[in-house]
Amino acid sequence: MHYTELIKTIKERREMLQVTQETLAEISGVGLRTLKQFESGKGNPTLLTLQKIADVLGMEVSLRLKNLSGNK
Amino acid sequence: MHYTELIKTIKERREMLQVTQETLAEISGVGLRTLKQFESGKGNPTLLTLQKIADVLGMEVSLRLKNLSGNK
DNA sequence: ATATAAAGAGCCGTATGATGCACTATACAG
DNA sequence: CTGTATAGTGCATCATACGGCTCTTTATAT
Repeated sequence: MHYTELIKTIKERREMLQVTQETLAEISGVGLRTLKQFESGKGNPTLLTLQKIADVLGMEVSLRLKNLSGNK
Repeated sequence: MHYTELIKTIKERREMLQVTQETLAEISGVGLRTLKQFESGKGNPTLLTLQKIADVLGMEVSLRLKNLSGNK
């Protein structure tokens, strides 16, 4: 997943759960400023930050093999 | 995946491909020092760093739903 | 028009990630 | 033992992520 896709996934998931940035920031332990920056495509979050956000959204960061054959 | 699992995955993948840290650092564009720190479990890499490493190993960073039911 | 809620962005101090260099540790070959 | 390859670490510098505070923007409601 490219960076923009990751952001989109997080954002859509948050909105699907009807959680505001403010609430998500609180329950994830990530600063509101940091979350706002991330969702607006700015910056380069650390793995820890991404994990904290993903976690409370019921998601997790993972590594998977790229499908080299029928990928694109 | 927890942090240690991510590291383990990267490390095993690199060794499976018989690539040294030095080579991986060169082809991924990540500093050797940074890669060493990451694989030895130190620090908290940025998403960009993780993506660069995963990419040249034929892997990608992704977000997936946690299996809440039969997970643990 | 005013009020409220949510998101985005500027300013800015602090913490720390990224990196190079030099050194150490380990394993293995000779 | 020496030499080589690979991995890990201490130190120092620079860039930047984190986060609080404040202001703006946009949408919606009264």
